[in-house]
Amino acid sequence: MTKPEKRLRCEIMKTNELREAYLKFFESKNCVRRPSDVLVPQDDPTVLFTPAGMNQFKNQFLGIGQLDFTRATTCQKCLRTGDIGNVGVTAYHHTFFEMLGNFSFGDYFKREAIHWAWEFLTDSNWLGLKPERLTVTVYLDDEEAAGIWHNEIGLPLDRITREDERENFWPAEAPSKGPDGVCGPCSEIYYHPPGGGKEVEIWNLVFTQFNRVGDPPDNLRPLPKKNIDTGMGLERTAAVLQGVESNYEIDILRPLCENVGEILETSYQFDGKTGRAIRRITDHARACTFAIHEGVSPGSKEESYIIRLLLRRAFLEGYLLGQKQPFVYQVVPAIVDMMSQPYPELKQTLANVQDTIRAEEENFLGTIERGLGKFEKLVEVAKSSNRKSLPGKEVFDLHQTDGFILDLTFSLAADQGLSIDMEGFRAAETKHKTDSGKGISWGVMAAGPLDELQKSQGETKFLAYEGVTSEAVVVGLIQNGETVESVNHVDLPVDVILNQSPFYAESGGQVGDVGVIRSSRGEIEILDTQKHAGLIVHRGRLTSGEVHLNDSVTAEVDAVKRAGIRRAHSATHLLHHALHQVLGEHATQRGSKVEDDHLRFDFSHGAAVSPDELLKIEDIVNERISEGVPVSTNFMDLKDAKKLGAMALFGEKYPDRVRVVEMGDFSRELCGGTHLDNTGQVGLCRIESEENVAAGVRRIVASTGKKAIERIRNQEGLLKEVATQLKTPQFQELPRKVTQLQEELKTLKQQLDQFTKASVAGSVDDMLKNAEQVGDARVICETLQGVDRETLREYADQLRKQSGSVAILLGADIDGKVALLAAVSKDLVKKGVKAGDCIREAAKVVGGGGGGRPDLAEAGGKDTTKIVDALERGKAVYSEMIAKGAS
RNA sequence: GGGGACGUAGCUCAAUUGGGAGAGCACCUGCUUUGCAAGCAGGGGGUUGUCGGUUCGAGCCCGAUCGUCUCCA
Repeated sequence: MTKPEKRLRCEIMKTNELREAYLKFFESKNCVRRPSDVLVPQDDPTVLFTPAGMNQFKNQFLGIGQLDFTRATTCQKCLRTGDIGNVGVTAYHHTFFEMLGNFSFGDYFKREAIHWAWEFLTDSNWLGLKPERLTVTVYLDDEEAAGIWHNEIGLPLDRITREDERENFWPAEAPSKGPDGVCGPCSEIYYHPPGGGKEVEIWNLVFTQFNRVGDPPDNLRPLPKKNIDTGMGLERTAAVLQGVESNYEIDILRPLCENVGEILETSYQFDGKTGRAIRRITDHARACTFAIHEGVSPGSKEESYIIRLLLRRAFLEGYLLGQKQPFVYQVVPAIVDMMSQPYPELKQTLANVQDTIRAEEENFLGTIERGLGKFEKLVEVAKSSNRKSLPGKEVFDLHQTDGFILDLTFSLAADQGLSIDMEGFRAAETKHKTDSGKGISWGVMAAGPLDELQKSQGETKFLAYEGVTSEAVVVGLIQNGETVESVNHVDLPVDVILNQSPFYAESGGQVGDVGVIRSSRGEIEILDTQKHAGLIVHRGRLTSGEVHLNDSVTAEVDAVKRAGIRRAHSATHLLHHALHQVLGEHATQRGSKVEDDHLRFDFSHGAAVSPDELLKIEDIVNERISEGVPVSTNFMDLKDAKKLGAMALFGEKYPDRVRVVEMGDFSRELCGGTHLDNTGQVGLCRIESEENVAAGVRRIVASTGKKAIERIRNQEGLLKEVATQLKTPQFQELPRKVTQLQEELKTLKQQLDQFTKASVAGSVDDMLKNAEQVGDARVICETLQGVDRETLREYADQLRKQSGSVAILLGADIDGKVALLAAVSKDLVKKGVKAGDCIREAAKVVGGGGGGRPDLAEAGGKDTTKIVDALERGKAVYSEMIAKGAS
C-alpha cells in the first residue's frame, strides 16, 4: 500500500496532486484505476457529452457486459450545459469539469464507501480536513447510511441531515416519478469553510440498490448486486484545500482567468467589473478545447451545436467588452499548458484546436455583421414610431434566423436607449419550441430486450475476420421491440441474434454487413448489422418460411459487397497516409464512412485542398496500390501499439487490447475493420470530391474497385454523348466548340435585337400617321403581327419618344394567346390618363386580365378573335380619360 | 430529428400590389491626369440555385429539390 509523503500543514495541495492522491487512495483499496472516458461517448445515444463519472460504467451497473474488475476509480472529464447561466456567476458552476469517482459493481457497499470517503477526507496522510468542518446528508429512510455515519464514523446526529427524494435520490425523484431502472438513495458530504462562508457539497455517494418497476407503491425492488457510484468534484475540493472562495481561484484556473484578462487588455480581478465575463470565457474555452480535441467541431447539430453555442457565448462576452476581433483561440495554449499533466495528448491537437476556434470566431463575426443591418432597421422603426422598446417577436426572429444572441441585442439596444419587449420575446420563444417539436424523452438507465439477451446468452462470438459464412444457432429473435419464439410473417422486419456470426456490425465507420441467414425451414435477408453491448444484431426481414429460436442456421455474408467494403477500407488507410504526406501530419482522421467500394473520409485541415494537392494525394494512393504491399493485422496492448506510433483517433475509446492494421512500412493504424491481404487488391482509387463539412474539417469522397471504374465509364459516356450532339468527335475540341457556339448565339441575339429596333423604327412613322387626334393628344391603337412582348415595349418606347402627348394600346397574337400593351406619355399621366385603367378594360374583352403602372401596363387574354374589339374598347377608355383630364 | 430565413452580375446588395432585371464596387476600352480609395466618357458581364405548378404575364405566389445561414431538442 502506497501513500503520498506526509505533507506539511502549511503546504497547499495542488489540483494535480489532489487528482493523483484520490486515485492512489482508491488503488490502495483495490480499485482499478481506469482512464477518463472520452468526453463525447460514441455508444450512448442518451447523452451528447459525458455528464458524470459513472457514465462509462452504465452497462456494468445494469449487469451487462463482462467485467475484469468489480472496483474502479477514475478522474472523469465531464461537460454539462444545464446550468450554463450560472457559469462565472456562482463560485462553483462550470460547463467543463473533472469528477473524481470510485465505483463498486456488486462488490463493496455502503459501509466501505462511507468509511473510505471519511478516511480520504480527514486522514492527515491524505486530505487532512478537520472533521468538525464536515456535515452529511442522507435519504429520509436510509437508516443503514445514517447508522454508519453516526455509530461507526461517530458523526453527531445534528450534523446528519435527512433530505427527500429531490435532494438525496439518484436519479432525482426516481421513486415517485421515474424513470424505471437502476436507482438508489445517496449521501452527500458538505464542507463548511472557516469564516462562515457558504457550505459546499464536495462528494456525493450514490448507493444504487434498487430497480424501479412502475409507479409506487412497492415499486423499488432490491437489486441482487448492489453498486456504489460516487462523485467528488475535483475543482470544488481543490478550492476547499486551497482555501479559496471560488473554483475559479484554484491553481489551474486562476492563471487562465488572468491570461484571458491579458488578452482582453484588462487586469482580472475576482470582484472586478469584468470578472464574471472573464470566468465565463475561461470556462467555455476550456470546454471547447477538450471537445474539439476529441473531434467535435462547432456546427448546427447535436454536440457540435453545443460547442458552437459555448464558443459564441465566450466570444460574445469579449465582444461586448470591446474586443471586436477573434481572441478566444489565443487562450488555448495556456489551457493546454495547465491541463497537460493529466492530459498530455492535448498538445498534439493544439494547432488544430486553435485554428478551429479562430475559424468559428470569424464565422460568428460575419453572422453579427449580417444581423446588424436588420437590427438597425428595427431600431429605426422603433425610433420613428416613438417607441422605447423593440418588439419581442422581431428580436426573437433576429435570434432564430440570424443567430443574434439575446445578450447581444440587449446590449446594442441599450446603447440606443432602447429596451426589449421581453414578454413578446418569451412568447415567440415558447412558440418556436413547440413548433420545432417536443424533446425526445429517453430513460436514463433501463434495460431492453437486447440487454436481457446479453445477460442470459453472453456476447456473440465474432467471426468476421475469419470469413464470410459460418454455421450458427439462433439465440434471439426480436420483433417490434419484443423477444419472440419464432417469426413466420414474411416481409416483417426482425432482428436476429446468433451464438456466433461472420457478419461485421457497423463500427469504426465501416458499415454493417448485408447477407442472408438460412435454416432448413426459412430464410431471413439481412439488410444491416449493428452492435449492442457485445451482441451482433442482424437486422433484416423474413423472406420465406419460418425461423425459430434454437434453429441451426447458416449465416452468409454477401461476399461481393464485403469484398468492396474491404477495398474501400484499406483504401481509406492509404488515403490517410497520402494526406499526411501531402498536407502534413495535422491532417488526421476526424471520422469516416466505409461502404461497398465507396468511402468518405473527414480530416483536420484549415483550408480547401487544392486541385493540385488532390491529384498528388490520388497519385500516392494509387502508387501504394500498384506496389502491392502486404496488409497485416496484429493484436497487442494499447500501450505497445501507441509506442509503435500506431495512429489512433482522439475521442475514440479503445479497449486495452487493440488490433493494429499495418501496410508495408508506411501505415500503421488502430482499426477493427475488415481489410485486404494486399494493397494491390484495391485495384483503383479515384477521388470524387473534396468539400468542407465543419470548421477546420474537410471531407474527401472516393470510390474504389468496380465503382471507380464505373464512374470513369459513366463520365466517358457523358462526354461521348455531348461530342455526338455537338458533332465534335475529338474530345479535346469540345471546349473550343462550346465557346464558339456561345459566341455565335450571343452575336445572333444582338443582331436580332438591332433588326427588331430597325423594323420598329420603320413602322413607327406609319403608326403616328394613322393616329387618332383626341383633343391635344394622340391615341394609337394598333394590331401587330409576328412580334413578342419585348418588341411591343420597343414600339411603345419609340412612339412615346417621337410623339408628344400620346396614349398607346398595342395588341398582338403571340403563340395563340392575346398580348396587350398600353403606354401613356408623362404629361398625359399627370392629367389622369392611366395605362393600367385602359388595359384592364381592354383585357376583359379578350377574356383575360392585366395591370401595371400608370405609364406602362401589360395584359393578356385568350380570345384572339377579339383583339380588334379590345383595341376599340381601349380607345374608348382613353378618349374618355383624356376628355376628363382636359376639363 | 424538427422549426425559421436566405439563394439576383466576379463581390455587396436593390427591385412598391405579380407587369421593362438594376445600383455601388470590381473588370475592359478611350480620354484626362500622373502622389496614396484619382476623374470623365463608353462598354462587357444574368437560364434571378434547379425542377415543376398557378397566371395573359413569375425574381416576387405555391410545391419539390439542392445549397448556405440560424434556432430548438
